[in-house]
Amino acid sequence: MHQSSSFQERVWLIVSAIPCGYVISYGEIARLAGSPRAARQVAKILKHLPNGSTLPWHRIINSQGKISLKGEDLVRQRNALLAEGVVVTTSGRIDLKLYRWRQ
DNA sequence: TGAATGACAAATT
DNA sequence: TAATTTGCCATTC
Repeated sequence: MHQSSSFQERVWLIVSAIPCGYVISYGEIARLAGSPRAARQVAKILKHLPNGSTLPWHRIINSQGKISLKGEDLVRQRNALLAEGVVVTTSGRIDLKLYRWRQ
């Protein structure tokens, strides 16, 4: 699973494995996908998920424990997380000590 | 080929 | 805490 698949495919696979009620950072996904410093690329991939995708994109936040989206998009991601039991402040803050996913 | 692009990260102030 | 700065890199054009 590393020369045989594209970076994008590896990211999709990893994201699909994040359990309900937990979050993980862009950088961590990049690391698991084999490119430790491609966090920004992970963000771009999540932004362009194919229509109808069931990937839990809302479980990915930044290394500061905050939602990176703004405006209406931030509200959507926050609501999706709240629905899973993850406590998120109005500004998008999440307690990584409680909700960070560890393999 | 090469420059531009991001839902970033880490360090600094 | 928030705002800046600098570094990064797989894609896209």
